[in-house]
Amino acid sequence: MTASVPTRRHDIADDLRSQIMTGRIQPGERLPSEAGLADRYKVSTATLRGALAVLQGEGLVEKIHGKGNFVRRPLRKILYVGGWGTLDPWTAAEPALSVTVRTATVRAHGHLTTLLKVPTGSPLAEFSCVSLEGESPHGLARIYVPRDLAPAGVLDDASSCREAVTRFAVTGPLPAAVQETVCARPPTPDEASSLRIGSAGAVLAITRIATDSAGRVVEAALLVFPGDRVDAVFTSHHMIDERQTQG
Amino acid sequence: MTASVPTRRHDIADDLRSQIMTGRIQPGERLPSEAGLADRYKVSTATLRGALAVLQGEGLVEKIHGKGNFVRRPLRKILYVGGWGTLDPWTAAEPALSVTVRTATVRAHGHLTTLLKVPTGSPLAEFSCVSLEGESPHGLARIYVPRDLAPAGVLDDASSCREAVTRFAVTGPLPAAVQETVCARPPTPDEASSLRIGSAGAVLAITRIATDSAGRVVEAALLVFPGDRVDAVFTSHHMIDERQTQG
DNA sequence: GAGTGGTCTAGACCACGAG
DNA sequence: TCGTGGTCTAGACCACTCA
Repeated sequence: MTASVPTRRHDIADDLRSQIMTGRIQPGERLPSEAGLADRYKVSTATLRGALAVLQGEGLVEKIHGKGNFVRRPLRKILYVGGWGTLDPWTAAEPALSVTVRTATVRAHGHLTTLLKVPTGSPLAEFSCVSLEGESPHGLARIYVPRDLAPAGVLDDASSCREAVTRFAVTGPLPAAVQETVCARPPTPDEASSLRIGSAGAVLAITRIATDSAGRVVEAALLVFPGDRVDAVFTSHHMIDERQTQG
Repeated sequence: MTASVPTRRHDIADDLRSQIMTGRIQPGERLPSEAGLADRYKVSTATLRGALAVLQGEGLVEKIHGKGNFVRRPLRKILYVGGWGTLDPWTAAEPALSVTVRTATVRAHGHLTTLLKVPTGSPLAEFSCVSLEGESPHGLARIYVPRDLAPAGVLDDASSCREAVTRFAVTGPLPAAVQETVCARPPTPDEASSLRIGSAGAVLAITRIATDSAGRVVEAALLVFPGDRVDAVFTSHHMIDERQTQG
């Protein structure tokens, strides 16, 4: 029931995967050329490329045009912790993390007006952020804050938000509620190149809406992570009394 | 910057996409056969299949082996609501939903022992579930419950769990806490065929662990949804007092 | 059995990267 | 220039669906 028909490309993918997993091919190492592998496995190049596509989707192999196929360094899974909206403490404390943040003021339009519940044209502070761990990017963020809800000083002095943004945490004052909508989808071409993943593979996209106790939206964040590097974890505690609401 | 080199398959994908978007090809309708399209566009079948793979990744086209390529009906986004672990009320109440549940008793092994915090070999009730909306599948679930924590009657009379499982809700008594870990990844070959999505595209996979007030794991669920049909939403409310925990 | 998609072959030619 | 991956061709054969 669980077993599928084994195909040649999956056989080859399995073989290469085990060689990678057991360390017979080291992280960072280049695989033999596609032509060479096709020859070794006695398949056409198209089939062999199918096998590599499987491994690429799993995040085990990175293809670089003109150079070769490389075993990716073992990816420490990064955790995005829901609720507070932050990366896990280990990752957030990582010294090798670097972030580039671009700050701008934009006018609300389209989807943003819905997310932030503001009229079209409202001024918003926008933070665009790429997070890198050494060479490899592991997250994109676009964070929007209504200007009239944030002390101007905070936004103008972007450094005070920088720390929060670095961790992908909610900016500004503590919100009363955070709603996070998660979806899995293929990356846009932009995202694929920014995150250096193939157009195969998937991204974990999180839309985060933070509201204060008055119900005003104090922040909207659009976060994009490579699916093979980041998990998101959400924990909820139930009061026993809440059981009544089930009826 | 944003534009890529146009390839033949993208040209064709763009053309077909516009025909779908403008309604010239209706939802549910079958596209001409791949051979026919390849002939019309003057490309090889492999190239044409590349074009269809793009559209399939976008969720516009559904391939059915032996029947053809079909334009998908505009997909009502389904919501998985975190915390309680359930589909949204609208979807859950949908009469067109049908579910097949298979019940079995298995012994804990490998990953399951970690998830459920039980020793290897412990008896578990397993519910395997495929959820369909009309013809198209929109969810897979494998739910495990330790047999010694559940009244035998409940499990033997599977119908009492059926309603919960249909909504992907947590089975059995109300747990004290639910932890849901979300990841985006390519489907396994099994999942791709069960959900009728290509091996391209992405799935939203949720691992849900429910624990009771004593910290015992009362349920582990492995849920898989097609990325283009399901979003997961998580809402957290913060007591202002919790601010202290930020330190 | 006819028609469909799924896998695969054995090439060709192009685009990129490095010497 | 050479070796690499990227795209594409024009087929072959198999597996599935349906009449």
